[in-house]
Amino acid sequence: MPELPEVETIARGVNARVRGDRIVHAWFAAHNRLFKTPAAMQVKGLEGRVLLAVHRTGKHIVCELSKTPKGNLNGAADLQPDAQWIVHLGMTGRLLVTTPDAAVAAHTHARVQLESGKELRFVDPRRFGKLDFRDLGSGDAFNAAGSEPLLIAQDEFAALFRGRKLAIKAALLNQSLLSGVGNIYADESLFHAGIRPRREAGRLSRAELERLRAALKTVLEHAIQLGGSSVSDYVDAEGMRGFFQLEHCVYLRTGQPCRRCNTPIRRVIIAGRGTHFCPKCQR
DNA sequence: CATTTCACCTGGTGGC
DNA sequence: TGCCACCAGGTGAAAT
Repeated sequence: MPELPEVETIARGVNARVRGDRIVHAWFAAHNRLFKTPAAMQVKGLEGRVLLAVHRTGKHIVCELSKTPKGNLNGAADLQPDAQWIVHLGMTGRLLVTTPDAAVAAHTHARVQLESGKELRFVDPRRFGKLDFRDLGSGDAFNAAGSEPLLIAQDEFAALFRGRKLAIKAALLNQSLLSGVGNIYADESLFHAGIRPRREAGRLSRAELERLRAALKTVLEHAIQLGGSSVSDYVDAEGMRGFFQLEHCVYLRTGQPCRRCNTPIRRVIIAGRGTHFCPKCQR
């Protein structure tokens, strides 16, 4: 489910609620595929540490942790993290901040209890999500492979696609080029840039690449403002749905009239993913 | 190497 | 009501 705008929304919500709080207890379900780091090691690493900050990198939620001091939020702002807890939500993952007595949803795979009484819960029916723990004393900090689409400069953006024979839609989904773009925002940004998703990435003109980067940035920023897209089950850290699905021009609108020209939206498969476009507006 | 396909999961929907 | 095929915000391993 969650792409850059949804993950950003969740990370901001979690950060606002748990920053400065201390983890007193962590529990994980026994689904081995969820853990890049074994569950027992994550429990050991999380318990006792303070959540300094929670932020997004690509589609990952990164919780910065510190072993040391007690309380004092002002002090926490100056602290260097000594560990990270990294959450990837896969297709259906949720990261929720709840009260301890809130009913435990089906497919809850992690419960992290905080000193304040709040709980961080990871819920993921399809179990495509991933949980990772990094001790920064003995390993490297998390780093996304691809560039941030909101920050990348135009010349660097253009260079990502140079010489590539694959479809631009497939290239946008490749997380080692850009991190954070998924199926919704790839389709929506190609629509706003007026580019057919099957176009060969390396053959886009300079003007098209400029339109594409601008469209991607505008669409992602607008989606963040509206709290992300709730197509079926996405909700933020407080369980609230987003509103950007109301702005979708092509995604999941197969057969419906294009908002700009009324031509029916078409659906094809590219890179194994449903791909939606307007055959008239996109060339 | 670059690129494509498929398996990994559960749940919802629509047709018969 | 059931059964089945197909679809879904992702990604890595295996195949080409």
